[in-house]
Amino acid sequence: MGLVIRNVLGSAGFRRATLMGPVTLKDLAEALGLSITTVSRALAGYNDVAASTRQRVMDAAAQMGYVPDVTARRLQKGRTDTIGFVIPTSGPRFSDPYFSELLAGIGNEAARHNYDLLVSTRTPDTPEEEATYRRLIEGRLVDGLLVVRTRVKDRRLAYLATTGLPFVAFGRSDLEVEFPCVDEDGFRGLELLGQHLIDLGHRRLAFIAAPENLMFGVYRRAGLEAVLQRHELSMPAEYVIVGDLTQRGGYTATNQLLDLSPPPTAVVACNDLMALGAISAVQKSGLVVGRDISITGFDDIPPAEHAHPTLTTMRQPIYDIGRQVCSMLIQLIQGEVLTKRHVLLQPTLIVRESTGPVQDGPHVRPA
Amino acid sequence: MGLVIRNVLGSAGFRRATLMGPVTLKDLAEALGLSITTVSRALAGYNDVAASTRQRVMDAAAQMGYVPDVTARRLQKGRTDTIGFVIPTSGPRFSDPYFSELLAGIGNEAARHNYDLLVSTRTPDTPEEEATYRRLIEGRLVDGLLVVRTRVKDRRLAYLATTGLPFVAFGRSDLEVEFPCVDEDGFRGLELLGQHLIDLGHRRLAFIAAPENLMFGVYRRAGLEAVLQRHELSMPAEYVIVGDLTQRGGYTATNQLLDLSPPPTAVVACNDLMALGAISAVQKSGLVVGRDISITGFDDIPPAEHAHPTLTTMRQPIYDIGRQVCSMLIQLIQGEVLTKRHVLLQPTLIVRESTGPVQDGPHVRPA
DNA sequence: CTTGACTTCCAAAACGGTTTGGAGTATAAT
DNA sequence: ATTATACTCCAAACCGTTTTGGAAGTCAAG
Repeated sequence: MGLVIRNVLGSAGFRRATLMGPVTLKDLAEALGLSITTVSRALAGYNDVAASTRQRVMDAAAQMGYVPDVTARRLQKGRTDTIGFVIPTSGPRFSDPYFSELLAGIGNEAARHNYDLLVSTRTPDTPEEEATYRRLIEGRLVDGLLVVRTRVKDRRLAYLATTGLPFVAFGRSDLEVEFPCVDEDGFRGLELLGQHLIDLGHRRLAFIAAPENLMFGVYRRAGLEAVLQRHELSMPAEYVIVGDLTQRGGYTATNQLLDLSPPPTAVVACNDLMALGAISAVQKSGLVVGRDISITGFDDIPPAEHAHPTLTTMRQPIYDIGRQVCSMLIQLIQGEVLTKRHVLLQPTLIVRESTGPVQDGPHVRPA
Repeated sequence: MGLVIRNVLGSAGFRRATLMGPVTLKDLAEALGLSITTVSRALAGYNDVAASTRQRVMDAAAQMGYVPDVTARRLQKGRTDTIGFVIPTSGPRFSDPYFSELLAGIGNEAARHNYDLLVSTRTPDTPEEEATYRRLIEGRLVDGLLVVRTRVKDRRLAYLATTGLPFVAFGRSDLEVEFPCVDEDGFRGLELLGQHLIDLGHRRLAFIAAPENLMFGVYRRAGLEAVLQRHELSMPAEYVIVGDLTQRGGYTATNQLLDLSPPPTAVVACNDLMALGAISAVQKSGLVVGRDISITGFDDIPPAEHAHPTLTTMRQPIYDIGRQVCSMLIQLIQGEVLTKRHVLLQPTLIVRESTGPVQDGPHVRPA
């Protein structure tokens, strides 16, 4: 980190960034007896400046510690080399590992292409969120936007579509707008999970759903219902509880489910966090997860494999999705044509300890 | 989100942001027959423009959808109204809930003051990390920086101190530089945890340390050793294992500890994530956490109270620390004098199920 | 000696705002 | 009628770059 404060004094006649403020092209030009144009072009590597001059310029720039002013460059170039990302989050106790990983994927990919990342955290569907999007776009703060966790009749997408600004979404939409997106096949994922449980003999499946305005929740629920129907099973209304995607939410929802009679033999949670909460609730009640009752999640966040018991879930490569979404956006921004505008990833079933054969079900028929 | 695409055509003679690009002050001025100066000053609310004119200008601005170009404004004003934040993260499987919460706190506070947040994710102590800091600062991309998870002989802090740019750190430093910071009293925290375990009769405490270059790890370890020494206890070298702060790291470290003879009766993990991993390891070995062996963490991240058993830990208001650190930085940027440049927060002991009286210890003496 | 082709450099015009320092006009005070 | 005082408005400079469209100078070919 350049701890050596090299050249505080500089060579005679050469100023460095100090109290006088940062060194500008003008300073360099004056020190060298050249024009601003030439200095600029020398540093940019144009071939209409003599090799010897270029060398002089580069030496002086290093000497004086010249670093171009990014803002000025942006104004002139008409682009910001910045990507916007508004994280949907409500309240203080926000801690979905899901977003940490997504952010890491996005951030690293952005850095790889020399893009900056402008991040905001906003509560979904609030005036503040809307204002943030408007500001990022209309204030020309970003060259493109990443939209995550798409919603039913998503106003963000509808708005973005009218602006013409490049954007890529993580998640599909029910709107009549076409846009590039990456999504996991949640329908298929819950078919697989449901089938897995049915194979284990489960017939009374309960579902802890996502808030109903989230697209991914719609797909996942539909997938579960499809596979149940295929086996001529169905979930009574009281077996379906809408959760808030947090661990606490899964915990309280599961408590409700356990109070039913008969209680379900398997609880399908819409995401891992709620599944982890469900595990706690079951254990608190004295039952053994994986034997007395089976639990499944979705996402395969890191805690899933360290839970006790470990969690059966669908793996979704969140980090890579972050990278991919970001990569697609940058391609769009740079005017390239995407080879695939709509990517649907297949999640894979990870069977662990939280699911097991049904114990007391009427139709025990091991897989 | 203004779904109504109002005025695509606009009123006669008024252009809106469309294919022609965004509306500028110049466009407004021409449409109104005024000078750019007057339009600018009208919108800025100066009192040297007639009320009627101001109204005309504001109407037209709304009509034509004028939004100022933030970049241009920044260049002129010489500030970016942006805060930088480099998140230390290594690799794909990064998911510390700690950072999600911190980010939420920072982001919300920044938004409250109309600051943008420029976020990068970089592996600590790498050339990339250094380059990122240099770029943010020397490229004048941010008005101030937030530094988190301070390190021993932290090069970031040493560098920042030479730049004169406002910054606030979450964590103290061993360097001879003074800077504003917020930190939790990790020393005191581990004294309390250690005392709690000693009170429960534990004598063989093991410690899963943080990487040795992290300042918070130094304080926490020293705190534990201090309380042990006060009771004329000590930890043999094999009872101290350096972990990587992840759940997996806590898991493997605990496996090593359990293989020792005699094994420890209590495992003190440097953070919650490792403590959760420790719980898994103990359970995997067939022992019961809280009875056969006690485990403690630090941070009180949300999963801590949903683990099974729930985790005894030190609570640290991470979200609020994020807010506070951000708030202090903004005060600094705006030239205000901080009432308190060094904030040391007292964490509180949260006793839950993962700790209990020692079973087979030689000196059983319940609290 | 011209002419054309290169090479090397630069003045000036963007980019889209804000700010400075008047200028012009009406109104009020002398 | 003259001077002072507001009140409105604006041209031009500025922020720090990049880019455009030459302008000199050199050199070899004709």
